[in-house]
Amino acid sequence: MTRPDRAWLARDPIVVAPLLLGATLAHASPEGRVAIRITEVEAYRGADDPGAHSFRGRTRRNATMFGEAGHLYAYFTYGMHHAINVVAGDREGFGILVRAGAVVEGEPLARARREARPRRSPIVELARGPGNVAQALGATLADDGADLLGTGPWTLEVDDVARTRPMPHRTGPRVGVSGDGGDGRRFPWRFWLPGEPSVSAYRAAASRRRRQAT
DNA sequence: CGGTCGATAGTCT
DNA sequence: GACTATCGACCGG
Repeated sequence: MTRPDRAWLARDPIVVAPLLLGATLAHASPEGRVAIRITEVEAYRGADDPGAHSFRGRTRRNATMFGEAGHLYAYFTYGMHHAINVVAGDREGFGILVRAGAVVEGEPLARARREARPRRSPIVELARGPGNVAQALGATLADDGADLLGTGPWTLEVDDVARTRPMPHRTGPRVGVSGDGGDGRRFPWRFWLPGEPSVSAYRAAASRRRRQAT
């Protein structure tokens, strides 16, 4: 495992995203260190991608996506969840959402973070789904903009073979994204490792009808 | 299984 | 004021 250089990340996310499968993403904090082996990602392509936060241009929230590759874009959504992207791409506004991972270090801390939040069912997978990935790693808005390739608390390491050849993986439509082509077409920009229990189940975007009732 | 729904607040029009 | 790159519970088959 070695840390990638910035140029390696500064390419089309459709190419880089599958190469991040199997990579190790880690965060060290005063509480301790947690690392995950990435098992599921999604590519987002800015102005070319109606499903991307950055599709309509730069705003306060998505500013990090318009900066240098190799930084962390962290955001807060649905009033309760954080999620993290690796800024990666040859153009502004491009990035890769980290949707799931297997906790390979700091499992007790990751579990403690999950248990700090009220729940009514046993925890099976600690980093299944983007909200849970952020929580396991302890990512918040304070981590937005953090450099993954520097000397700070965040590190990214890629397997030497996987640097050029992605691990055997599957491809499909992104979760919770409805925009895409607008013609019903869905971009197959979700990538995952088959047989991994941490990979989240596919869900279509929430329908609008639901909210109109009553 | 699959479909549906509530929680809950930041973001953007 | 509507929507959201979600999660987990619940309900029907």
